[in-house]
Amino acid sequence: MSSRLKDVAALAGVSVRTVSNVVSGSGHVAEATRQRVQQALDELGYRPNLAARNLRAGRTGLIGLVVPELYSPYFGELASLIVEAAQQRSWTVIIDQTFGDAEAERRLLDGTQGRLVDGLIISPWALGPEEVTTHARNAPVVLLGERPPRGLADRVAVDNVLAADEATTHLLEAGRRRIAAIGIQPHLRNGTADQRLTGYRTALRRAGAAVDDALERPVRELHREDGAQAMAALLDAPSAAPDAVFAFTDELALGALHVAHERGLRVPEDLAVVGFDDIEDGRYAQPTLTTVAPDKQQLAERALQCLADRIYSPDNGVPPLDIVVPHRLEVRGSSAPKA
Amino acid sequence: MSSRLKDVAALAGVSVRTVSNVVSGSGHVAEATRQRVQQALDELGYRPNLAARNLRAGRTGLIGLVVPELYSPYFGELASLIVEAAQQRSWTVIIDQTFGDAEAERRLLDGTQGRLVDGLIISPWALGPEEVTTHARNAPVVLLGERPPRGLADRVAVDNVLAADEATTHLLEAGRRRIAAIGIQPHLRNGTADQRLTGYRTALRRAGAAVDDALERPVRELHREDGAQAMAALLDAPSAAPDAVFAFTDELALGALHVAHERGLRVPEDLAVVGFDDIEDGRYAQPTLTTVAPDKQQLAERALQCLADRIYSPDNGVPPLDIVVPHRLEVRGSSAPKA
DNA sequence: GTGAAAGCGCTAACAC
DNA sequence: GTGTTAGCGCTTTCAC
Repeated sequence: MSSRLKDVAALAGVSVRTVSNVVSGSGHVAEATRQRVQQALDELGYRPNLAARNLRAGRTGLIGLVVPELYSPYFGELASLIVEAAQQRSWTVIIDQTFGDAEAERRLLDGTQGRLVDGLIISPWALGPEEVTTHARNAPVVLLGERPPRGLADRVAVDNVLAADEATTHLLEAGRRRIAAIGIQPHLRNGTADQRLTGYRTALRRAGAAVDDALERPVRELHREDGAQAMAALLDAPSAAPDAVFAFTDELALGALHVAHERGLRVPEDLAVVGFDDIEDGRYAQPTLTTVAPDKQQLAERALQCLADRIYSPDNGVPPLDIVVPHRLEVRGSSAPKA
Repeated sequence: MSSRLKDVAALAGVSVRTVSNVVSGSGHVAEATRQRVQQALDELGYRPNLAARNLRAGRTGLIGLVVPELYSPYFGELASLIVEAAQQRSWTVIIDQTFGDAEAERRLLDGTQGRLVDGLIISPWALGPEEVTTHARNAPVVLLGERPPRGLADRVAVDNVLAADEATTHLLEAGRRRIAAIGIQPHLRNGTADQRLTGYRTALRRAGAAVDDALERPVRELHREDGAQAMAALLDAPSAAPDAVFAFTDELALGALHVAHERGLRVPEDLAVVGFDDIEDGRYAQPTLTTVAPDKQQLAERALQCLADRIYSPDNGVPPLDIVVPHRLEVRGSSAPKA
């Protein structure tokens, strides 16, 4: 069916060694021989068997990208950037989804199913830093958006505490006083929501505003639907309604926006909204969504750079890196100052 | 560094054969031996080398998913479903992005870089069906959303002509007469836009409405920005403004919606909008977006089923399949009848 | 400049 | 029930 080096060699009347040289472009091959071999290669439509090459090389040129979900805009955009950056480095990306399942995260980290990838980029939800680094034994691992790890893995993320602080401060400066936070996730272990909550509270305290439990809302997941539910719950609560919302993801913010419209609230007049992630949808929402924009391009780029360093110099003794990627507050229509 | 079958065998005092049997669960192994081997496996943290296994097996358990872009909501959702469906079949997915580049599509199809995947699911933009099937030589290929191929590959898609016809008819029945079409793509070869245009015109003609060139707008890409530009162009044109828009993707529709708002048009009163794809954003847009909803779940499922059949029974002589996946018109706020 | 052959780690056919 | 070994297709050392 498919031809091997041996077949090409036979057809060209040379040894496999020579064919291999021609294919890889390495070694010295007489021009006449080269042409004859090339003709045989074309004639048979030779394609190298990568499994064989990988076995031989001890490397596969594959890296794993493990995300909770691929369908959400944030992870879709991130995955796209990572695949692109990987392609530039001649790596191919294998994608796995965990849906936040701890067992799945563990399994993919410790390579129970076998070693195939040269390295792993993982965005954990269910596993805390300790567990992540315990299980990461088989290949270099880079963490995306985790809490700083104590252990073995590099980590690339924005400064969530600072970013959340800035977002909240922006709302305070726009004259808002009852600022709700949507996106607390008691069941996740990766710490992102905790960090954003910390930043939010810090900003409130600094401004002398009260931290009100009733304004801090948990969500099950991070999608529009969850943001809508949380917003509805806020508006239905007996306490005074909020005049602003800081949502921990843009999707949550868009869900909140949706409910605000349904309830006849004007945004930003009655309710200001700030999100996090800077997904494309927010730029076209009605009104356009103010958001914390992580530099995703750099997130992807630095993650790959880390991985490359670990893969190509496995034992260079560099301690785990904790790389902070820049972000900026993208002020748009949803958070204009209170008239 | 990492241990091999041989190391485990040495530690357990058995042969590699026995260890292999224990690992794979096949063959008969005495319980006492099994336990001893298992202990050695755990002690060494043995992980099978998949490159070796793949070489031996002649299969990799990898399938390739080739999409133009991963960051757009439609392909993100689709990729997520395909990765999920693949996981259920114990396949792992390799993702490549072509950004609609013909050379990239060609290269990935014909496996120039080597054979690694057991099969390929591709959503081509730049390549027409002839070229696709010419280059698909190395592994079974399933086409997503292409024009019906004449050649070697299976194809899974919705009935684009019918769906576009229904969408347009829906607008006609809502009392609209000047219905614009946004999303023509003269530079793409996959035929999707052509089919939707055909359905759109068919519906207009059936209703006795005029087909007006000025209302058929080309776009460069299929994103919100392109929809916004096309909408702006429509509104700036000297001819009478449209009272409805059928956009060939939801992203285009959302861009059009955005511009409509900016220009002070009321949707749906002044302008009705219908999209295509049923991406999540549309359900939370303001107003919610009417759209043609392809059954993406089934799209993914059937594509994988096709691939499985071809991979496991390569020579069963079944001619290329052309599978039509159902869709439905999801009527929401953006296309309410003209008062 | 080219050929012969070892060996990457695994599975399974063949022995016993 | 377990050991021995050939061989998957490739790269590369060693020889000429």
